[in-house]
Amino acid sequence: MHSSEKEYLKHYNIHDYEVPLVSVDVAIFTLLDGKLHVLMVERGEFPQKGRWSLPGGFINQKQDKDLHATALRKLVEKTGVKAPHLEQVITVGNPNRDPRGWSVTSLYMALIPYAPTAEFIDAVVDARWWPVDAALKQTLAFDHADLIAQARERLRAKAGYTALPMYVLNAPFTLTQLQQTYEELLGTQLEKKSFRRKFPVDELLEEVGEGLPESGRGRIAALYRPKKGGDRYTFLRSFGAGEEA
Amino acid sequence: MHSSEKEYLKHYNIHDYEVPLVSVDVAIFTLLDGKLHVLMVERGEFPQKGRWSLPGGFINQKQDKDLHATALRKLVEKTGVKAPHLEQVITVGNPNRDPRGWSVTSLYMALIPYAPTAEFIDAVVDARWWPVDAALKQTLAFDHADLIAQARERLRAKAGYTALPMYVLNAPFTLTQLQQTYEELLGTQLEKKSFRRKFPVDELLEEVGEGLPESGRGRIAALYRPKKGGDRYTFLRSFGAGEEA
DNA sequence: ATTATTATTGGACAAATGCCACTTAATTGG
DNA sequence: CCAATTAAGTGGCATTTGTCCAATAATAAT
Repeated sequence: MHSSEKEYLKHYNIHDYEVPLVSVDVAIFTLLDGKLHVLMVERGEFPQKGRWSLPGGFINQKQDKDLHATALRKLVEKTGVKAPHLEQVITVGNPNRDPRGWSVTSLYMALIPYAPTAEFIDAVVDARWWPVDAALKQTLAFDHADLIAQARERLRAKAGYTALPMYVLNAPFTLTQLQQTYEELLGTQLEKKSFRRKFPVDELLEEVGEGLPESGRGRIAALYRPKKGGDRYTFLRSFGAGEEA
Repeated sequence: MHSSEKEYLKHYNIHDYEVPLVSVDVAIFTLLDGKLHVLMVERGEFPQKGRWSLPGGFINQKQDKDLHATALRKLVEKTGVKAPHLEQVITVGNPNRDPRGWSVTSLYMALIPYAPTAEFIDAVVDARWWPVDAALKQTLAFDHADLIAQARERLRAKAGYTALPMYVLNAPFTLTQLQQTYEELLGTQLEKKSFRRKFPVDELLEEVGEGLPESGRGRIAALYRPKKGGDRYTFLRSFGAGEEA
């Protein structure tokens, strides 16, 4: 066919082939009023105009140095800030999920405290925080209900053996707030002493003074913020249930 | 722009847009002579003709009902059998990994015992089992060395808290063989009693008689094979090291 | 029979976890 | 100022789980 790689590449044209649509979607989670919320945008264009969807879009071949950069760009466009944690969850592809044809999307999950995003989202962007449960009850664009459920499940699983839940809290926070966040994400109650013994405070948190509990009553609590790089830490023993990943 | 979704879709043509190349690659692992091996194929076409690569290719929009099916098709083409475990590891994309341009690949990992694949691979396919260490020392096609390293790392990590290592063994196997497999994948030695207490034999294995150890000497050992669905099980406590996922 | 080899189990000790009550330090309301 | 109330943080012990090493069981080779 071709005599050399150079020769081959000269004649190669991607539009000679059947190619799928490729997109990136980001499930951006935060904790608001003690409940997990996800950021959604209302679609302004076809297809699925008018339905709520995850922030997402296409690779910009000029701007994005890799797929992760595409996800990061979408995140910053919608929240105004870089989340302390952004990871890929799964890539799904099939002919039915988008009416334009065979399509593939890489789903990312970002964790971010509510406070730094609030003003930007109110003032600048057509986006809104939805409680995850409420979002899943809507009729969402494409297969985004599935995608949210998968990201939610990844977060639940990782809450069992990582410190990721600290990244949805506004710093500084108390250990009690951190425990409540774990309980919300895991869906189970945890025992106070066990939680404090197991969570590696010295490794992962920095103490930044003291403050009163939310109610304004009771003993003052130590306040913490996450140390750098804590998203790479995994516990030897997991919280809560086991089995059935 | 368009008055309805139907109208919009009538004029939509994917080839009006800049699209990346999309492929699927599969790192198929087995255990051979006590060492982890990965299945590689020598590329017969441009680009990267002549170099060793992971089995992989493009989505067949007629045949493949989803992305997972594409990976499964590649797996069966190369090994002749469906592996008892196939999972997506990561999707990478950037403009440099393929000389044809911006490209995205979904990397899958499959685990399979050596025996059922051996005859098919020898007789039918241009593929060869490489020890993982040796494969990584070659100059491989594209970024496949990176991909293998990432799949290898996922397998190492999951060996810590799942029963996946059992899927690279030819059944029936002994508990000692299973322990040695964990040791090979984790890269650490395990204590015999601890291993046997921690591995949930009753839940995940079926006893299928007895047999002599490999050396033909010593006490006969109980033989086991994996029960169905064991790839979804996760341990509450992990083996070996912790920290630094 | 005796020795070598491998599988499997026992048992002592150490570490982690669950449970619940106690102490500490703040606010609130008399 | 003084209880009562609220929430943070700690003590202590029983239970569970893990580690280490040694004993016992079952086979082949000599």
